[in-house]
Amino acid sequence: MVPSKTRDRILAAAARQFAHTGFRGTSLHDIAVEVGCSKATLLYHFDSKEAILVTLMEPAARDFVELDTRLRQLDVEAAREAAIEGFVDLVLRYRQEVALIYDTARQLFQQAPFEGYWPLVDNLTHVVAGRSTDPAARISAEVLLAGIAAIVIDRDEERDADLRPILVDVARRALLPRT
Amino acid sequence: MVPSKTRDRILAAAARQFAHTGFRGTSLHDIAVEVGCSKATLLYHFDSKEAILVTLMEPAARDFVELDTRLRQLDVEAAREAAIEGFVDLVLRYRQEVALIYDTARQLFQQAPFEGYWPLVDNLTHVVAGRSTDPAARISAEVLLAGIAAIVIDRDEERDADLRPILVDVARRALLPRT
DNA sequence: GTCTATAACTAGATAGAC
DNA sequence: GTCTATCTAGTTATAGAC
Repeated sequence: MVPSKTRDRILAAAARQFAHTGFRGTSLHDIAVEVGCSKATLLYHFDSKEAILVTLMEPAARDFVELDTRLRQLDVEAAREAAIEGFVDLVLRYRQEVALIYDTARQLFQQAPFEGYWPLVDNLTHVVAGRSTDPAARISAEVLLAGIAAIVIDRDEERDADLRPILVDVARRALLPRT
Repeated sequence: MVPSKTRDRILAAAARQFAHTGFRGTSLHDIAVEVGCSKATLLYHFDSKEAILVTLMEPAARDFVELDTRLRQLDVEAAREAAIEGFVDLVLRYRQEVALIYDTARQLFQQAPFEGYWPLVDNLTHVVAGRSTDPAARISAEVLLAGIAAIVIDRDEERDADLRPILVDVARRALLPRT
């Protein structure tokens, strides 16, 4: 762990490119070009491409462990509040690292032959936000749509009939004005 | 567009593997092995790897366009209701196709050297669900966390101070029992 | 610490026999 | 329609000079 200027520039370039293009989609060549060195230099500072990934994830991982430790010492409602705010703070602080985990959607969908579908995604989000011009309504709609899509994939063994009412419900609760 | 048994089996294998391992993470070799044919046979039925992707996305794309057309003819509240239910139905019907777009999280995070963090993710979700045993509470929490993470990445130009209160708010609205 | 050169491998795609 | 063999280009990683 000897501090090194080149080492830090490698980490910064890798974090940016992994977040933007994904781990698999980024080559050592790409990183070397941004840093302005050779691929061999990358592999002098790090044992492998994966070692770069692990190193740049370390600070985020440390903070995540710390949040987890804190939550385990609180009771139900205090923990829920701390978890909501702690999670939001965490993903805001480590955007690139989180992007590395949740990438792809933009990658694949924003380029040929699928770029033509963005207006439809945009309109769907607009409609779910109640065609409101309030940024908060728009962002809430984005959160719900992205979250629903992510969870349907994650729970790929779950029956549609079980998931459907729960998903429709959480969207309604989050989006509709309280009565 | 000549119907072909081999062609259909290629599409099914590709859909399954693209959803599971991602487009970049799946090779023509992998698909050929599952189908039980050679790479050359894949490329007899489709012009390229990308052509396979485009073809298997077609039905989902058609239904998405249809939903969009329907939404444009409804007024604000009817459209919002139709959008919520229509989107849920769409992602449930085309899980593999949606997984192809929203992959990665599992891929990277569920294997070395990061598999050790799943208990933390699990606990965070459990806490956000108010430590409830109700599946609906759990799923709602998953939707919110995944959605928040996705949107923070998407809106990478937005200032933290602008996003934070909106994200905390939508999570609270969706998760806390109504008063 | 950084480089050039290259090894060792894998990818998508093509040629041509059957 | 399917195959084997091959091409070309890109990948991570290593060797050894400076």
